[in-house]
Order: sequence, then structure tokens, then C-alpha cells
Amino acid sequence: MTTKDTASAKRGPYAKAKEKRRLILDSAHAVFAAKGYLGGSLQDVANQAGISQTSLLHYFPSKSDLLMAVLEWRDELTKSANPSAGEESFEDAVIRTALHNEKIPGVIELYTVLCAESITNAHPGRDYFTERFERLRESYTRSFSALAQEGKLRPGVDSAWAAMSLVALWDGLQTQWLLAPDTIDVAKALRAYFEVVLLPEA
Amino acid sequence: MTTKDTASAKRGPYAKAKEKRRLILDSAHAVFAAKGYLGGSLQDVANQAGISQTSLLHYFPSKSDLLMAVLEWRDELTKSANPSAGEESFEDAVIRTALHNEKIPGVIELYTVLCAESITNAHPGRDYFTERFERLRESYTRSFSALAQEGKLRPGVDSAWAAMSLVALWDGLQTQWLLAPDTIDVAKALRAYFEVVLLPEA
DNA sequence: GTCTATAGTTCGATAGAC
DNA sequence: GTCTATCGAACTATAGAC
Repeated sequence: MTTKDTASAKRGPYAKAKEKRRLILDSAHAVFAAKGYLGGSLQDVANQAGISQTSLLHYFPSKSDLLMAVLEWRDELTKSANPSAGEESFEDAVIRTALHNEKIPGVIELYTVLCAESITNAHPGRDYFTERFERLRESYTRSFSALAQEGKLRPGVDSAWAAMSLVALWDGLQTQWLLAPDTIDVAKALRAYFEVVLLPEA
Repeated sequence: MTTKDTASAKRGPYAKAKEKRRLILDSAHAVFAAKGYLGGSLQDVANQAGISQTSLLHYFPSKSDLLMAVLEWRDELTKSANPSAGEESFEDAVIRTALHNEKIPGVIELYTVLCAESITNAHPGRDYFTERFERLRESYTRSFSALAQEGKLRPGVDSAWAAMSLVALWDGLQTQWLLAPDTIDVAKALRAYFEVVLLPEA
């Protein structure tokens, strides 16, 4: 800790600014989740945060700066309070994360809308999502390769394909879930995917 | 045919209006695919069509009316010149459609962006996509059920799950393909899905 | 660091001449 | 059916008082 864990420290100027930044990020997260980046305005975010629109621009110089900060903030949101158990399997970690994210209001809406928006011309979030998918595919490919070496992957199933498909399936299920939450069970469907792609434990 | 299939018929007032409507729909298709519904303006569409913005509103009374017409026009686009062979299998029809759509410029961009946008507040395309997913899931479930009755579905695989997952996988793959077209092969990945979910022909 | 005021665009949509 | 002109509103961003 570089700051003292006391009330006086929290009332300091730095802590105050940090809290306000977070308040703005929470507001922007909600607005972009509900209206998208293109559909949401800085005025919407400012209203949600209870500040003026110009005050908002004091903390984030432009709308695209705000977007990038929201995307990073979302990463922290989905990682916090989502601790992986030490001996947890890859499959269980994926299911747990799916269930975890479903409970955070707006997280899946934000991800789905901004991801699709990012393919439009000159969208500031494009690089973020391009790199995110690359990273995710590589990470999951390693996980499936490890499962393959343990003899748990169904013969004939390619690790890179399984990884790419898991990412695609997960995203697609979330989209359908957003439009029909009572019909789609994302976690259950992902479990079924692992049952088809992996060998039975027996 | 209610109109004569002659040059004079094509030059009639009705034909002219129809051609212009289609020109506008093509322009709107391109603009919405590149910028989304929220990001694209009526002026953009009018410029693309070479007419004034007010002239555009003469054919489509509002922006949301234009969107709905574009969505219907996209359905026609993806169906035309995509004839199903009489004895074609379900799997082959899916792969063929995937390859077909990939060749129509902007079709996948439009679908991906508008679909995700449709989950935002009060988006005019929301009902369209909700119903589209319901219809697709039902249709594919019937196809997988038929395969199951022929003994071609891998035991333990549920038809409704396979249908929902196929739709989700397909959509998710298209999103990844849009961001990394050289890395993602949608048709190949879909083929691999069928190989895992269906039993080998042998 | 917060605000009001506003610049400077652009938006969707309307009115009305031709 | 096409256009010019324009309305009223919303937008991002800046200037400057306090």
C-alpha cells in the first residue's frame, strides 16, 4: 500500500478524483450497455453520474477516451469477485465465469453491443476487440491442448478449432440470451458443448 | 405475372419507383453495414444513392421504416441465387449458405452490427431479430431431429441444443471473421461442428 | 474542479415551391 | 417526385467565470 488505510487518506484529493472517475465509469458502463457507444451521449452519462457534461470531459478528454476506459473497467469488473479455485478444471472455470458475468448488470449487454459496433468504420473500440479475440483464442487453444495431452479431448477434435468455437458459441449464446433470457441457458449450453467435445470422465 | 415482361413495362412509372426504392435500399444496406443504424445518417444514405435527403424520406417516411425495409431486403438478398439442390443434406445447405453470404458485400457486417444494436433500448429492429432467432432455432431443431431419427445424430446430443448452438456458433464465427478474416474460416469451422455433432457416415 | 454559456455541427423530419 | 430551405433538437467539444 502506498496510501494510508485511514479515513483521512480516503478524503484526500487523489482518492476523491479516483472515486469520481469510477462513478463516471459506472455511469458510462450503464449508458453504453443500454444504448451502445454510438447511441449513448455524453449528456446521458453526465446525467447518470449527476454531474455536468463539461465536468465529465474534465476527467475524460473525449468520448472515445471514455469508451476505452470503460472497456478496461469492464475487464476489471468481470475479473473481480471471480476467483478461480486452485484445482478447478478449465471447463468449470468457463461455466463459472459465464454464471458470474450473467449476474453483473449490463456487462453482457455492453460487451455484445460494443463488440459488434467495433466492426463499423473507424470505431475506437476495434483494436480492443480484435486483440481480445486473438488473446482469447490463444489462451483457450492452450487449455484444449493441455486437455488433449491428458487424453481428455475427443479424438479428431482440433484444439484451435475447439477454442475458436468456444469463443464463438459463448458470444452467440449471449446474444440469443439477451433477446430471449427465458429460453436460453448459456451455462447449460456451454456444459453441453464440453460434453460433446471432451471425452466422458469414466 | 401482372405486368408485361417487356421493355415498355419496365419503363412505366411503377417500375421506375420500384427501381429507385431498390437503389435506396442498396445504399442504405451499404451505409448501415459500414456504420450501423445508429451511426449511419439519412444524409449518408441519400449521398450514396445520389438523391437528396428529403427525396429519400419521400420513399421511406422515417429512418426506422428504412431500417425495416433494409432488413427485409437483406432476407431477399441472401435467399436469391442461393438455390438448394433437391437432394442436398442439411449440413451441406448450411455450409453453402455460409459461403454464399460471405460473397455478398456487407451482408454479414449488416447482420452482425444490427443484430447487436437491436438489443439496445427501443431499437426498431429488436422484434425482427427476436423472431428471427426463434424461427431459426425451431427450423434447425426440426432438421437435427430428422437427422436423429435417421440415426445420424451422435447419441446424447439434444436436437434443440444442437440447433441453438449452431445458430450461436455461426453468428460468433462471423463476428470473429469480420475482425480477422485471414484467421477465421467460417465454413470450415461449421463443417468441423457437424463432424463432432453428427456420426461419421461409415 | 465545477459550472454556465455557447460555438459549431449534424441530426431527423417538415413545409412548400416547382 | 424532386428539390431548397429550414426548423428544432441533439450532439461533441471549447472558453472562461468562479
